[in-house]
Amino acid sequence: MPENTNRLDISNSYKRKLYSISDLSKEFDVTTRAIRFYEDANLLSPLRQGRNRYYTVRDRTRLKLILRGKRLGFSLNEIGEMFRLYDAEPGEVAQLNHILDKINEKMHLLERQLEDVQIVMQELQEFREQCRKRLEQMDGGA
Amino acid sequence: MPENTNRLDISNSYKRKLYSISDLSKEFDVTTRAIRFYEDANLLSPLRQGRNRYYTVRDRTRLKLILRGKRLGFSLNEIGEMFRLYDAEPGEVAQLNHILDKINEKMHLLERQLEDVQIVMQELQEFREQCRKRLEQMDGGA
DNA sequence: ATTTACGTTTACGTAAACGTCAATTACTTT
DNA sequence: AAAGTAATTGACGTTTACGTAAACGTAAAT
Repeated sequence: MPENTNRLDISNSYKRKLYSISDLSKEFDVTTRAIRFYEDANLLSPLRQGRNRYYTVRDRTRLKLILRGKRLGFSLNEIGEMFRLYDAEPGEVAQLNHILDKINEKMHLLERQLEDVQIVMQELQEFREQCRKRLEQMDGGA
Repeated sequence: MPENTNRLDISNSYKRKLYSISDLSKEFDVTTRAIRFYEDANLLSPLRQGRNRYYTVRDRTRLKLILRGKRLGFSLNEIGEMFRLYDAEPGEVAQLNHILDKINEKMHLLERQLEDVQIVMQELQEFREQCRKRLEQMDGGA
């Protein structure tokens, strides 16, 4: 009768899809070491079958968010803070207002970053134009 | 006859305006230690009167660029690379094309970053909306 | 049975970007 | 002259975000 005694049938549990650490490693081009490190930082919490880690769809999404956060220059700590905002069960009004404050704070940062990106992109475009004109001149001169 | 023997008259040399390290430190809210560190990294090269540093308008601009680069998550090395692009005397066509390649590379990075910023901002806006609705409900329920 | 592949833990190493002293030097203010 | 203020040069410390190697477990492939 006990056909699968006390053993998680990984392939069918939870939300159907589970990923190994190397699956994610390959998909997102990040080392397994980094992925484990994110777990140490409480950013991921994969399932365990024995000692092995199995990542849910949620973990995968989180990893994607982590990497996006990193591309934006956020520290793992800041990323963790944002996760906690999302995960918080906002029981009280005060708590909800706190979260709203935090959200606004992050959005101000992002607005500044948006400006910065646009400024630098414009500068680069102008510089690129100069280079191209320069090239044309040299073509003409030779 | 030698009224100012072998001494730079700092206040009138170069492009008229010179800044002390603490001037810049205060203006941009960055420590003097950091500013000196940027010099060690060859990102700044202030004038010297004896041991003291005096920063030109160009240095000030560079510092501004450094800080902007940092806000965008660029490393000091990457920032230095961009400076070298700007400063390079492009003698040859090959050199110019190389610079153009580098510019395009940076712009691709920034385009991706632009996407990332917009995605996260949209997510935050949605999250903010959820929070606000939640708040209204709680108001109504109480 | 033994490679091979993939995974694990533990632990020390490292590069980047400064922080934080400590010990001067130099000018200026009292 | 003494004290204060702002600058300097070391030099070691710290945090973050992993890299890297060692030593081992497990399961599939040969």
